[in-house]
Amino acid sequence: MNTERASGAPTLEEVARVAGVSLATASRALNGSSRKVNPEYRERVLAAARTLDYSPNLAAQAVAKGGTSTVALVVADISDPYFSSIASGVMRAAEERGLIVTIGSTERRRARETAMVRMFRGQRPRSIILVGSRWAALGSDRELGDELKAYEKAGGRVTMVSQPQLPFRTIDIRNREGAAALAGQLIKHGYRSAAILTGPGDLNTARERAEGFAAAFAEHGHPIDDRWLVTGDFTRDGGFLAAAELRRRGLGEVELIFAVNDIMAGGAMAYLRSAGVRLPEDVAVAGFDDIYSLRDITPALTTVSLPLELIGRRAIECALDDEQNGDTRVPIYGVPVLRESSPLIVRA
Amino acid sequence: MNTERASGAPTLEEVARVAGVSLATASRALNGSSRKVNPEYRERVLAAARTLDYSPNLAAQAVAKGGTSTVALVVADISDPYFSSIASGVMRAAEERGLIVTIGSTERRRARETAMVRMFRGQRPRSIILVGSRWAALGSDRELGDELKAYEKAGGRVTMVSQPQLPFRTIDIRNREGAAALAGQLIKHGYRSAAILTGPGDLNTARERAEGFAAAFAEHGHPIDDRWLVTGDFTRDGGFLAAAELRRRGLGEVELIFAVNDIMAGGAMAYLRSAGVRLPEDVAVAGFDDIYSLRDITPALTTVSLPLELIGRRAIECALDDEQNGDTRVPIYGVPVLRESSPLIVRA
DNA sequence: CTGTTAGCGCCTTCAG
DNA sequence: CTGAAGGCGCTAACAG
Repeated sequence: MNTERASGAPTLEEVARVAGVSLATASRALNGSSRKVNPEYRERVLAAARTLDYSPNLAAQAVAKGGTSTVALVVADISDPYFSSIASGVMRAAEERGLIVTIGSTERRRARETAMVRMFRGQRPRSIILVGSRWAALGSDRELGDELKAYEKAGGRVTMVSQPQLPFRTIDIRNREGAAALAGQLIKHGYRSAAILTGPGDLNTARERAEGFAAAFAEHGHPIDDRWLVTGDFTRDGGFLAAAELRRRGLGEVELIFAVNDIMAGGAMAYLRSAGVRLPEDVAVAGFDDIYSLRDITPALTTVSLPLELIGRRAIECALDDEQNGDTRVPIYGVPVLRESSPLIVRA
Repeated sequence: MNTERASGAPTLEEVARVAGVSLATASRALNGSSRKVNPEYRERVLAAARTLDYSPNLAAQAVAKGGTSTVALVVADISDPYFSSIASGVMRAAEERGLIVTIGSTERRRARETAMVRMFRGQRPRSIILVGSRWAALGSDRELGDELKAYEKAGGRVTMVSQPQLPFRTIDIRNREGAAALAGQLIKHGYRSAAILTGPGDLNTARERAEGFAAAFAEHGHPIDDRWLVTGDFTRDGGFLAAAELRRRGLGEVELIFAVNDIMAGGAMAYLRSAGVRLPEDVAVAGFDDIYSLRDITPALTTVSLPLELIGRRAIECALDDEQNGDTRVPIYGVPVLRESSPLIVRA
């Protein structure tokens, strides 16, 4: 007759007992789809649940019904505003659907990505969403792809936000087009010579943006010499150092510096300023992403605006709502936004 | 003799069958603590698991052993760098211990906080970590407290990062002391009159910072008139608008503007600049938090530096490692960092 | 509608 | 060291 439990949460069975009904009835009253249970009983069950502070064991439910309402999200670095904004979108959309989101951050290390997927697979999430640039090296995605395929074979849905290199639904951020569009605008504003601060060569996002930008300049008759192409980390400090290297190479003729993301642009601006370069008088600067918390740097940064939150929403929509085949591509186009960091050039 | 499954992941039983051993043996080989199983069998099981792409069902494990290795994290807004930095610390520390982190964002709405805890309770996480300012209104924490108490009674561990208002372990960010220390430094630098841009009056973090700052100025003989105390949202736009309001009140005599967080300070600076106010020549500015992505705004922002990532680590350490009673307080002190936005004042 | 009875996938005594 | 059996908390047919 001992109703107490040394520890551990109260179970449905206890609730049923206290309410004086069967386990099944309690279950139906608490979760089972809509009104199919006597109002009186229902009330008694609810009351019992309340006094016992009952909370349904989601894990048990998952086992019983053979499925969860969880979504796993894998990002490269949650403290980076780019990823946290996307994560925000994912979480909002998920919550609207009553889904729980579990997040993992790979710290930008390739191996962790696969390991993380493996671990998350055990959760049997409805969907695994992977956001972050792919790497160029052929076959480097092999392991990850296998893991993901296994997950899909078991009924899971994979969604990626990156380059469509793997055979899964992917939110395809058109970096090349965005960078080209930005370059086009800049050229219209009078720019003829530009330098590019790019990320690690095997990081596709960095490469695509750099190439798209360079191609557009070349097409308009202003090819960018390799000398003006500097590589650095995809981070703030990477931008800082790359700017330093660029200056070392001499940036006398450079009218504009395009950093492949806003954070790098910010770092570059910090370096330039510290080196006595006036912005934007001596040289213009542009970035990519349109990160919200960088909106107030001075001069206001010209960039390619990406609907980060929306991308997050799309990711879960894409993963859940459709009957799309596993190879859907949802393109996302960025919009160039010219601000004070790249003033109109008036030539004599 | 059908080994296929229409869908759904392979189970331990299938692995066992393929390996030609019992369920128990397979279980032990795959998870059971250390070597207690014949190497040959173990190999066979591992091989079977591999060819089947087996992934242990965490939910089932949780039900069977009556516990999970999950940690739930509730933040006010994951896209805010303040929270995402703390989240980053939590996740790093969690991963080191093989824990899975599930995150929820309340969108800064009080009611969602309680709802979220209720939902997370069902996951039976080892710990629930709540990060975000408490509200002042007496009894407003009642519901949340009840929910949390119920969770604790069932064996869970609650950790808060906020004001120690509730009877749970809490990482106590000493806002008052931090703001006072900043004020002290500023006074040493020659500042005598300051204005404060604060957040909603019932948001304790905002209130504590404003009060700590004001108190320090008053103690040094430079009380801050209510006229120089402007309230706004705890966001970038809040800072922008508050700065506008402040200017409307006339900021002729104000030497320094203290915004209760960096984001607001950034917004304020944007407004001031747009209004033709020179920074820091016409007025100095200071913030609080030392947000990384704001490090490159101009002029470099004076602020109180908080070890955000570390706070995240502490939170999970505090929640997991100790035998502390449920009422531990871990104080965290911020360090004032004076930068270009608040130059030394030399008086005639 | 309600209660009874099987499982869900896995762990864990408990004999062998 | 191995296998059989019971149980974790809950849901889902199935009969009443």
